[in-house]
Amino acid sequence: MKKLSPTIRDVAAAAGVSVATVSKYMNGAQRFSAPVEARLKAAIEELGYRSNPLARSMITGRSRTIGLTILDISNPHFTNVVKGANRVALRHDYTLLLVDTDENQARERPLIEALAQRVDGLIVSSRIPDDEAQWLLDLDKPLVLLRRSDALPLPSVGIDNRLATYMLARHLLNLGHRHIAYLGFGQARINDERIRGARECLEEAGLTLDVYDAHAPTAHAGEDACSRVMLGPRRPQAVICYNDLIALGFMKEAASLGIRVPHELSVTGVDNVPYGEYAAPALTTVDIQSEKMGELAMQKLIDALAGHAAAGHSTFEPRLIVRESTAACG
Amino acid sequence: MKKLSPTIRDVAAAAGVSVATVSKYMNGAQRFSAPVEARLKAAIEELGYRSNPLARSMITGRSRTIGLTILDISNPHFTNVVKGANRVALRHDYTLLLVDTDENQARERPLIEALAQRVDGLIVSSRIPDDEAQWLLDLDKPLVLLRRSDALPLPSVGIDNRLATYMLARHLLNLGHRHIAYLGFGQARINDERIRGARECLEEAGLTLDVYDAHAPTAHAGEDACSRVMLGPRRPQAVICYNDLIALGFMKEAASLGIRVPHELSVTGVDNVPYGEYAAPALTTVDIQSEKMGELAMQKLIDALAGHAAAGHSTFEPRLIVRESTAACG
DNA sequence: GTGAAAGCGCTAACAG
DNA sequence: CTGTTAGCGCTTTCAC
Repeated sequence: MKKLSPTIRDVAAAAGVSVATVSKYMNGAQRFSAPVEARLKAAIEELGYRSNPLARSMITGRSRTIGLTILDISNPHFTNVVKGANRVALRHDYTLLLVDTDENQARERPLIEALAQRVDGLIVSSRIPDDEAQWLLDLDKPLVLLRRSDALPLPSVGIDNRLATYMLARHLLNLGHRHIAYLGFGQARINDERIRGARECLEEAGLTLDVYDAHAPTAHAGEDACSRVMLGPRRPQAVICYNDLIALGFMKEAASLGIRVPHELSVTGVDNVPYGEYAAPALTTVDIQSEKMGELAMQKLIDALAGHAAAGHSTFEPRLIVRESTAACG
Repeated sequence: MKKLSPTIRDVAAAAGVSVATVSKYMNGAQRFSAPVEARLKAAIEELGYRSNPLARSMITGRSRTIGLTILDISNPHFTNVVKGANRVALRHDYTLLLVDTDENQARERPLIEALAQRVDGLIVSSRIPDDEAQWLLDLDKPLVLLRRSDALPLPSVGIDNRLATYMLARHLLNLGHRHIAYLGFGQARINDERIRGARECLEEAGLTLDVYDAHAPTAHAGEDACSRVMLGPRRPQAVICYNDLIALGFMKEAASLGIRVPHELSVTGVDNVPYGEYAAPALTTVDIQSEKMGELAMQKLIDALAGHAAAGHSTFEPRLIVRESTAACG
């Protein structure tokens, strides 16, 4: 029993044709005479031949593989992005090469550069500042960014972050809250946009926004930040968190501190992760259509790969999801 | 401004050496005379040369890529597996090729077969029955299974599912519950083991287990199943769910039905997903160390790739996490 | 329709 | 240490 898989030459020999013919047959490149086609089919079946995608890629320069770099697969937002991107990729017969940079900035560049060499195109979510991102363009691969970037001439998809937090702030104002805090995540580029949205809304009402920072975009960081925010000198009536994970942690810790949500404190997040719905109380948030973002990013990339003109930026509309973690100011 | 990336030949020419020398230099295969090394370094820097991993792989037969197939990246259990596997892969300079089969059985085989051709080895989580899995062995690639399989001579990692639900049942018995139901997911192979564990424990106490089935391993399915279980003729005092997601959905729906958890009903899951902690009430569950499973699976595969004898099956010990969704029977 | 030949970019002996 | 020489498995002109 032999081990090594059969090559195109084995098939050619078995079928009594040339390798060129086998190649064309495998690629459905043209039509064949009945007898040749029959022998080809038989030989391939017989040998269990499967063409070597590596050899093929080396020549064609295409691997039917797309790279996706994200910051942390544990974050349900990214999980959904991956889910969406993967679905579209599969549909078009592409395979996803996933790289999780683990929120580690130093790692990003080498990882992405290495990845770029093995794929036909990339979808990138990173914390790289626009002005340090020149090398991204030098990758010479079709690229789609998972955030808006005016500085980089790259197609991208994202949401209107300003509007997202504006909506949240408006919702809280409508509920009668006047003292509203924002618990952000400064490392994220979009943090500023989110601050701005909330602040603008409050300023229109003649109010100001107290800004705090969590040290990670995680539930754990939200827990850690809670006492600092709630037991400090400027205890807010409502808190807008950078994302749902932080909000979830914050709510849990608030409960531990004996603060009742939403009666004594309203809490909101952003992302609409699947588990906000099962939290205690269910989390009011803004849906940013993570899965759709992944789908669209992949679709754009595949379009670009197919030679269609690269699209510009696409923005998804945020949608407020009111649940039980916000209530009238009492 | 030229586009095509420089090849090893360009570097050789620029440095005035042979391609073999460049190749060896790139692979750090040996030492070089100072002048040659200097020229090499300069030429590479100058041209921005990066070796083509495809061409290299074709010869060496190694791609430093590992395939991981999972059923659904949205399930936090798998998310953690991916996280763990990715971490170990990165540490060893491997890249993860992720395939999410979307709980679609028909898709699995072609996807895995295609994946197998592009990677050095695979970690597989699938619903393929052991007796239909012969083709997995024919892949001729190092493989690690994410579940125990006595029928397949493959290394694997998993947990003691029997013990997991046994522990849960014991915990509920200790709390005084006598009428305990199991809400499973029949499609999963390990479902039977989980039923058995709970059943054995109850039988030792002279009790029987009522078994129900959710139609998916998701929170939504848990919600759907709730009324069927709780408003049927045999209303249980406690429910052991196949996994945390189902449990989370079940709890939420129970609340909607006016059933207070844990006072009127104890609910448990399995997996210890990150958000069970933030649910209402916090979910009692069994930790199965998903991330560690991913790490170990990857470690085993990398060891196998490095020529070390393939290990057999490794079992993680489940650990009961008591939170607030279980309480003394009242 | 079919085949011969020339590589893709790189590595792997083997000489020197 | 460095270079020569064969290819890896496949696609791609370009004749026939």
